[in-house]
Amino acid sequence: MAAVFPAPDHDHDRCAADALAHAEAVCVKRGERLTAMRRHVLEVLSSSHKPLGAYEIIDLVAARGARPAPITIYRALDFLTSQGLVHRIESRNAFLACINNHASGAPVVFLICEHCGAVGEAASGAVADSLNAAAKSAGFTPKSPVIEISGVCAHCREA
Amino acid sequence: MAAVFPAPDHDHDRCAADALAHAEAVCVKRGERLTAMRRHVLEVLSSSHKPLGAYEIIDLVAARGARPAPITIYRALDFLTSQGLVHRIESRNAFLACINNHASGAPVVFLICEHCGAVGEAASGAVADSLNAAAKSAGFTPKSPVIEISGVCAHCREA
DNA sequence: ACAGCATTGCTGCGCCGCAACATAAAGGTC
DNA sequence: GACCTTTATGTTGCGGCGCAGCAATGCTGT
Repeated sequence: MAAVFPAPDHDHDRCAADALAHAEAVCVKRGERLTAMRRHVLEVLSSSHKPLGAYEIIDLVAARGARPAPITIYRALDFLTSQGLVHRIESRNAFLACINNHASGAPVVFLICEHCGAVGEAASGAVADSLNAAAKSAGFTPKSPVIEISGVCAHCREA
Repeated sequence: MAAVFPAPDHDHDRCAADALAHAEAVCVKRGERLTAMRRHVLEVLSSSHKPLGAYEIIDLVAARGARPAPITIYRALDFLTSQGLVHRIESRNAFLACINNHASGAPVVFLICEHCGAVGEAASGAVADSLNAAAKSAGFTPKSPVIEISGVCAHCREA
């Protein structure tokens, strides 16, 4: 599995550029429109490896021009999440740009550092298999698993 | 593992009585106080196998007497969750009485039926193992895993 | 009885999330 | 280009969620 916990001092701008390029390609392929507002929201999220609340996003988008209403941000977020470009962190009421090109549909494990707030994405076939087995033995037909784990990341553990 | 998806027509009062007895025993053993307010909240939650929002709980508690303020309910919920008697369903902003006597600390998998709203609790050592392995390979020290799966329960699937 | 602690009540507030409607922009058709 | 359809954005408004800060009350042990 690919564990993604980027170093605290890496180049965020580079991340954002990569994420935007990827988003562009995805939207072109699917015939979806990556509008200015959607791009702004994705840029803001990609420039941070911490999950951002909708109202934090509003503030950051407002720093570059007009202040969008909450609903505008939520609609952009709905689009981005539906395209798999952004994840929602349920336990934080916050959103996070998806960095991995993990296979769509595969369950993602979010590793949330309680100290620095960074969130890593992990994907594990073993987790998926054990979850499906557990659900099946309960007669349950699973759709979308949400897995969020609080803890301490490697960088903070050293400090 | 013990999958718990009670039949839709089972005896809720019985569940509630069992849950209350268990809570009483737990609190006596730990020297904690199961006050009237905390008991009321737990009764309300135990009488439903669907997760309830804080404001739904307020309404249900108010039906038996004075209407508590939101903060009062949240404090009771904080207590009950800290004692492992109630779980919080992050993806729903709602709370659920814990039915299983599952080992404290063990990760619980919530199976949330999109059709009837019922929530089953499952506990699986395999899931725990695979999650710990995934976290460890990312250099992550896990604390409290949150696992919530949407889908369709066995009862609704038949219908 | 008294001091110390836990619990509850009260006031107030900020964030989250979206419905309903109106407006503007992009794309397709003739 | 003129027109229409579809999609996205702006505006207004509202309700639920969650808790801080302080005051009052109740319980516990000596």
